[in-house]
Amino acid sequence: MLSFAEENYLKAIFHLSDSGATEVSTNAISDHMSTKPASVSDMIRKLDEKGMVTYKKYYGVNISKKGKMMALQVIRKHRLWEVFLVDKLKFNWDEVHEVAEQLEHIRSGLLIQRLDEFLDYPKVDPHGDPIPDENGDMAVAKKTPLDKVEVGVKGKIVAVNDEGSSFLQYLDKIGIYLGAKLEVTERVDFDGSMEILIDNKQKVFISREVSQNILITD
Amino acid sequence: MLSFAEENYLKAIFHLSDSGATEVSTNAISDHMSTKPASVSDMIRKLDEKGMVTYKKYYGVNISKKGKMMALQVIRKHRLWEVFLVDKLKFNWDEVHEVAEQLEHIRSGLLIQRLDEFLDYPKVDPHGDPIPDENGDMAVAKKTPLDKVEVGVKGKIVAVNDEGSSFLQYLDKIGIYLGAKLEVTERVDFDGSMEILIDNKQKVFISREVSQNILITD
DNA sequence: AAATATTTTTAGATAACTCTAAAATATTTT
DNA sequence: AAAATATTTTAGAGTTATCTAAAAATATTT
Repeated sequence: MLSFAEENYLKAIFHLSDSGATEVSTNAISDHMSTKPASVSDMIRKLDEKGMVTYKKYYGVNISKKGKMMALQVIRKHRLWEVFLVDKLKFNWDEVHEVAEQLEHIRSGLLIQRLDEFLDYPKVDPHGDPIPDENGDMAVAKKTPLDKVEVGVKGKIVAVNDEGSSFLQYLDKIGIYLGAKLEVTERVDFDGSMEILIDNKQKVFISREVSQNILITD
Repeated sequence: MLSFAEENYLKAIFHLSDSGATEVSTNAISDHMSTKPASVSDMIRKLDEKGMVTYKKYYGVNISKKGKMMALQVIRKHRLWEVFLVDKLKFNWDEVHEVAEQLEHIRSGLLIQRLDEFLDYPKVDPHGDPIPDENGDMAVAKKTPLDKVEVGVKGKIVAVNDEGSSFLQYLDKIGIYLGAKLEVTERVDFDGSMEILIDNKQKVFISREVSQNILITD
């Protein structure tokens, strides 16, 4: 059985391999988790011994099939709890992350099965991210980071890279929410900032840091 | 902030002081928690430093006001989650404990406030135990001598009048203990004796002398 | 290719929680 | 009251997860 810490490392490695190369570096993990590289080295040696990753010194880690499945189970729990918090307990979408980080480690097969049923088998969480099923399968929607699209492109916000509640609060404040329709009306090439029109009503100006973390579909 | 382990010790100490003397012994705690007495000594020294208990070496611990409040908050969470599991997720009453033991440690004021609201402010958990409010207050169930109740009444043994050890030894021998669930299955009016079912398992006959000294709550 | 910089690992420490074994203290029995 | 027994604490050690500082390996620059 995996400890909370091991589950968190595995989740981080999974996310990092998902959005980049298959090899994940020690520093990338330590950045993502706010731990020191030395701690990461220790942990990935242990995860390798448990067959969750394959680790070659100085070359980084690859998540194994087994490790991926474990990570997906944790992600499944995280996202189902987020749905519960928003749909049933009326949390705002920017208030759920911290609590879901705790709830995702509760161990009970029956609990998560019944929760899924209680929530009527949701397919996406409140940020628009897909919820893996018991086998780790999930609908993969093609999501484009907003900073990659041209002027004139129209789309719908389907997800945000979860950057913590201050980011989500900022989005909320400027009128950006999940499912909002948008159009890119201006783009400043040299700094990547852009102006977007939300729901054909409201224009907002956002930096590249923000647009990189907003994902749309066309 | 208290660790999970500290919360669990405090809960145990609270329960033990509730159902007995104010002084709680090291061995009683280690029994209740399935840890070794040596570990208990360590932990209660720490809880004393944090002002959660007062501890005198070789004499046992007394829970402080602060410690009692902390314990009651954990108990509140535990019992609210039990209600959630039974009422919303259709768990059986005997399946909830282990999961609630995990859920009770989730830290979020908002979560527990909203959960309480979602469950419509329940006053008791699925085992009939009262749920403390945010201030630690809970309805103290009235204690009824067993000889005063009718056939069919179900309850929980919360106390005994006669503290003599031979009486307690007798109760122990016939399978009666503090916290046992019971149901009165038969009553002989002329001599006041009765048959009771303990924990839905075991039937015992007791005289009026005995039933007068057993206190239950419904 | 050598020098420099960066990344990663190792070594040694610390903190929390647990254990076993031995010592100290309290209780019970004779 | 002394001896025997039981309880509790202390001492020392192991595990997990973290850290800092130093060493080793890899990557980059000149």
